[in-house]
Amino acid sequence: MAHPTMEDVARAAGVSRALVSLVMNDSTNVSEERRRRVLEAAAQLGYRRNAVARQLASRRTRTIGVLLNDLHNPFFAEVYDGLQAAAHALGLRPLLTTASRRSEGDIDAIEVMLEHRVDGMVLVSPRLPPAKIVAASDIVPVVVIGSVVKSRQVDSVTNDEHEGTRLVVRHLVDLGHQSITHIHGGAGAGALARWRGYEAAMRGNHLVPDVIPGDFTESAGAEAARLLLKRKNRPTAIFGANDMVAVGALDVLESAGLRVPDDVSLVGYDNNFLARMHHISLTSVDQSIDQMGRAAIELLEERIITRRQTSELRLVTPTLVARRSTGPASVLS
Amino acid sequence: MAHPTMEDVARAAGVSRALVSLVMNDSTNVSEERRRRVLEAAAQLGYRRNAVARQLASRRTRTIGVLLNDLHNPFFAEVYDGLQAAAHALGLRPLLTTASRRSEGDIDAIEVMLEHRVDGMVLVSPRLPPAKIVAASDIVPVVVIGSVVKSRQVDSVTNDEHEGTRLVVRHLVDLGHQSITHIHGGAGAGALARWRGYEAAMRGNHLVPDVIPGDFTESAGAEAARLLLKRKNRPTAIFGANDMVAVGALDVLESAGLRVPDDVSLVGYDNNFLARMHHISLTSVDQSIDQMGRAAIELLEERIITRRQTSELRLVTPTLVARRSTGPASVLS
DNA sequence: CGGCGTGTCTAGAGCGCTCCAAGCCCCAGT
DNA sequence: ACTGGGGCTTGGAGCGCTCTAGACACGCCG
Repeated sequence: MAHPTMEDVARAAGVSRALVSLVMNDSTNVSEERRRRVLEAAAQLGYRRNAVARQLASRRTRTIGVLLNDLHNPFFAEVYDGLQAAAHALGLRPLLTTASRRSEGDIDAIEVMLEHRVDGMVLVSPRLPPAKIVAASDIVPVVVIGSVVKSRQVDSVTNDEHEGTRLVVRHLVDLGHQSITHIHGGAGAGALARWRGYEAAMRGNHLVPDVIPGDFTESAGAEAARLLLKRKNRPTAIFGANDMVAVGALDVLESAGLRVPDDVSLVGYDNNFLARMHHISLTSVDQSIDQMGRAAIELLEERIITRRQTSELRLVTPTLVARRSTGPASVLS
Repeated sequence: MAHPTMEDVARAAGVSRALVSLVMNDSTNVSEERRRRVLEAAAQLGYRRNAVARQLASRRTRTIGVLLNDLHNPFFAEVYDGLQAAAHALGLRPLLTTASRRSEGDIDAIEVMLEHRVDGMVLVSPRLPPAKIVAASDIVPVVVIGSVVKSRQVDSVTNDEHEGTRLVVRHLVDLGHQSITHIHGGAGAGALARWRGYEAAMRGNHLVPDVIPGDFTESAGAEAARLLLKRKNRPTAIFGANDMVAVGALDVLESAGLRVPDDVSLVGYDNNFLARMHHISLTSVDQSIDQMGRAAIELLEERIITRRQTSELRLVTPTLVARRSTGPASVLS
């Protein structure tokens, strides 16, 4: 038999289908004797629960839709790890959907999740109009990681970007840097907050902000570095919107014969495993990413259970990890 | 209404539920007039198909279970990309499951997929006893990526490791290297084949193989490099079982003051984005990973449709990408 | 004028499970 | 002896859809 059903197990064990269901769900109100008989019959037949039927009948899928938009970015893999672990502990299963580059992809992905009747969704750095997110949250609890959506229906988990950028600027200033250029993260989630944080921190130190547009990719970082190289007055330090950007910049800077950190200091953000590699050894901001995943699941579960109607924002406090890509400001660059 | 059903749409449009189903599935046998009415009613009510119910009723899930065991390894992300794209084109959806470190995790993961009644499964570098894989293939078509399972029920997609390792050794020999050490990949998929290929290629060049145990991680590479540093006779070239291993080794070698490739040449395998980074610039073997994902889905779809009973092996031909981590052999090391 | 496609549409029987409501049995309480 | 609970078990009504048969109208053919 391709897939024996509860009916088959019930027949083999000489009990009713309902009893088999009780056994499969570890109900306490089943006599030891029957439980044994049912389990034996099930093992014998090679019975395996049908998750699809269970979901339909119980009107719950115990599934959390997770939207990631780029698996290649180690950031997402780490978030997923945290999510996965936390979800598993609660008996929930993540349903991963990855969007294609286009922003439309994200919308499709949300639609797919809703068709699968997920019990909740976690959107990681979504590139979506907030209205779409709020619309989704009418249907099912939604938690956003990496950016903040202003709606009482949507919870958010973010890194405390203000604090993170403050740490970066402080670190550089302490090393004697005065001209610090920020490579912006474009539409990437958190990019705006990092930019603002950077500006605030610079002004707080009576320094003039200098920003180059970009996005969260290595190539954007490389591009930005090329721009900087053309300038007559180069900054003594560069702060990339994330590690990918910083690494991209690093590449170009070194190719051009500049030494890091002797000629220019470089800071990233995320402290992903690239930054940690000895070869790159990038000073970066650690966001405790898996904590973010964990927090997201907690918020979700809470909403699923309590139907809370006010939004909550969890700020995860970052720390600066100083490595070999930063050093004292060079006298002239 | 939380989730309107076809019944609701049918009532609103004044037609039968069956007709709504036909419209939703783009049947051609529906008059324009009715189709319009149904679609309008659906839009009006905010109807959204229930994937769970569809799956149950149609006895197909159009879902492919994908088992990855480590999202952090960029290799898996790339495989997933290929899979995802190919699956999407065929109207299939990948259902990602990631196993925990323990090999048990992989078994659980297969069980979960089967409970979800996936139409097929793709196991990427599974760390599972072949018997388990064959058992799963009794139930649903299975394709394995990265290793070969000997069973007429299981198809495999692998990189042509023999060719890949041959290319590596050839490249190094051409550069004048005679002592080339291989850091083994342990239980990692393909590791064995790479080791064998390496041995064969070395002997083919009348050289003596030298192998250090390890696994597919950065830390294993670092460990192996530390071992090598302690030796009196160091090799002039090191060939890591994959890029992670090579990068781990690179780290340690450079920390120890050795220059790559001046003092020692280094080769990886996978050509993942680490290898491509300017900073690392690792000579590596490109496996056209996304092609592997694509091939896996093709094989799966074919089996699902034709119920083919013989196994097929797709070999993806690798190419060597020479970068700055390899150079002429140093006179003495 | 009856028969027969043809193109549309519908009724109804599942898919495999969950979740009541209700039944049965047995023992304690009066 | 009768009643009243538990504890255990069962029947049956869904969950929201698909899919097979067949109904129905319409026009065409011989």
